Amino acid sequence: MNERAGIKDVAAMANVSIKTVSRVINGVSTVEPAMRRRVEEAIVALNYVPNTMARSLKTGAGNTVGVVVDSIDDVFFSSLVSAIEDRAITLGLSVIIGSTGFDAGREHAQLLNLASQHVRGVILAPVGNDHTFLEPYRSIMPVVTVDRSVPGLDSVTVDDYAAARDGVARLVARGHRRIALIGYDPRIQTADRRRAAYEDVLTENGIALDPRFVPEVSFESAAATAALKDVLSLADPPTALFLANARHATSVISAMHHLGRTDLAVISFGDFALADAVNPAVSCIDQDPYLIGALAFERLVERFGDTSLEAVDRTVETGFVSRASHLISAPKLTDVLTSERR
Amino acid sequence: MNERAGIKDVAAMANVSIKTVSRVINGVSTVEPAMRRRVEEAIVALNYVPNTMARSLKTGAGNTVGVVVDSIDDVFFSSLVSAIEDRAITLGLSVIIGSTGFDAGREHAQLLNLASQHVRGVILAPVGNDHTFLEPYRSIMPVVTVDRSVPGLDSVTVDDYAAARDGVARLVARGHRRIALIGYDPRIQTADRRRAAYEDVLTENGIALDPRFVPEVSFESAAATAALKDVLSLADPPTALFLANARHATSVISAMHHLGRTDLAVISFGDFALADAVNPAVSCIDQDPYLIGALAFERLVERFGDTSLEAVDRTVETGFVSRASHLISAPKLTDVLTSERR
DNA sequence: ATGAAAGCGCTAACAA
DNA sequence: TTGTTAGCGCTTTCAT
Repeated sequence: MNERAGIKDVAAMANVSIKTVSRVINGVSTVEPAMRRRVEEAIVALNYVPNTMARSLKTGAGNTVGVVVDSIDDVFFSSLVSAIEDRAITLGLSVIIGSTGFDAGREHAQLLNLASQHVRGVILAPVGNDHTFLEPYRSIMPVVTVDRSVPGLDSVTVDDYAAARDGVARLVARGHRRIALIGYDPRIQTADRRRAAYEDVLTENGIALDPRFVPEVSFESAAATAALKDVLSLADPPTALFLANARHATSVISAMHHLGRTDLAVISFGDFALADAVNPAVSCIDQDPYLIGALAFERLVERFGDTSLEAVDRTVETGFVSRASHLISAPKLTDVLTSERR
Repeated sequence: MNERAGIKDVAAMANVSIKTVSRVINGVSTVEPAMRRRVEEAIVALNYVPNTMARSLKTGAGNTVGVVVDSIDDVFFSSLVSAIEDRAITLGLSVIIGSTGFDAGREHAQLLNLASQHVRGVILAPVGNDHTFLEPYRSIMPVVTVDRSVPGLDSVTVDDYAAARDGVARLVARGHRRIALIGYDPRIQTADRRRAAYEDVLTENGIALDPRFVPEVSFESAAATAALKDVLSLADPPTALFLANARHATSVISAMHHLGRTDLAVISFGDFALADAVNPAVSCIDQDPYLIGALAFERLVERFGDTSLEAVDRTVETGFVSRASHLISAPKLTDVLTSERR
């Protein structure tokens, strides 16, 4: 019982041709019940499992989809992947995952690997900015991007610019003029869009941009906390924080807690667990990663049917989860004077 | 440019035999530099990508591993999967993920699917309690379990019983006698072990067990908060909470926050983001899912080499992250009387 | 150092 | 309704 049984072992045992076995395992109805039973018994007796690879080789159609994201260990993406897997299984598709670690080279390698696996399609959170190498595979391995977009490819994103504008504007409305943007990573497209929104809102409100308020931050959580401390130790520190993504938000919130800084207004781009249970409760721009994943998968499946569709950029609505942290007003000049006078 | 180029297209273009192409793409050194160059040029020109499935079909060895967990959207497992993927990529292996949703039937289906994909091996967080169906595939598709164990299979787990004992004992040491266990799910092996530890510690301390303090909870977060509310509305409510897993812990902590219950002692089995930033900061039994994943993968790879190894159960150390929540003492009888007298 | 031919497990014509 | 044959893209003898 050491070698795996193949279709011909089953055929031999059941005394039928391999084609009949093939019919049985593929649920073709035109098989005599008696034969079908013999085959089924042999399958059980031999622990036969069809070889998907051989099947795909013959039919040309793989039965896997690939998902490539920054990191699987990220609440945003794990939820997104979850949505994809839930749906894939209903279609009998397997999900191959790969992470980029924000490395364009690794992204490229992952994509090539998926191509070599003959995946039916891939859902990708792109990092690199040159995806022309995908061109030749387009018709054979459709790609829909999530969270970020690539010209010519389908995408499912949120309106980062609009949502970030809204968030920053709320801070400005509370009188804040020194607002820091924590979590800016130039490698990520969304970061640029959120930054642009931040800068535009400030400028429109006659607030001078201060590059020290937009520290560049890599993906490790330590980087965000370091950036926070730098910014807070400035001579003119910010009175409000716009957190550019949920991944960094938790570490920043944690650091603020330890610093005892409950006086800073905060808005996070992306909701996260316990945002409602810290003090003050963190107001968030809410994106729905599960929905994004679901829509991306849906689109991918559409492409299976028709490979020559126009690329469409789908935008998912964001919400604003109003809690307490964005309601903190900027200290008024009079307050400052008053407190100094005492 | 619509059909994918195959090895023979490359061979034709380079004017060599397909075997030579095969040698080039497999890095066999005995190829004339001139030929090699011709082949490489053709590969680029044709956007040739080797077909892994055809290769695996021939060689018999797949190049994927499977990972099956409760849910990908769970901090514990997403971290674990992350570790596996990080290592798999260094060996040129792809990772296929599947979730069980705590459903033994779905687990079985996932495993069979992986068998049909000819994965090299699988890492599994088992849900069902009958895994005998894996027997025939053992030699061909080794399985190492994580978090939970199955007799006869390798496993990487923590000592749930010991760690939970330690946690509950800390609560008892603070004078608590009414301790609830929130997050008990009879379908999960670890839950039973943690419950046993909880019951043993209580019994050893002469504390009567109260089944109402151990509500059964399904995996949705709403279930945990409902259980919490039930327990707190008892005539003799608990003064301390032992949270059986990190997944439920965040929702329970969140609910406690909204209830304003900062008076309850709490220990969570499993650390989680912002545990240090809520009030009181939550003390946790810390397991290292990334390490568990890494060790499981390591073991799986050992099995690739020697399929007939003895099954070994590897235990990973847990730590205790001492924060504030477990230090809360049980209200003393005198305190109660005093407050009543006022 | 290179190539021709066989065959991995399966499905898709085509026959019977 | 059932069986025979060819061949998917690749690697692997075995020649050359």
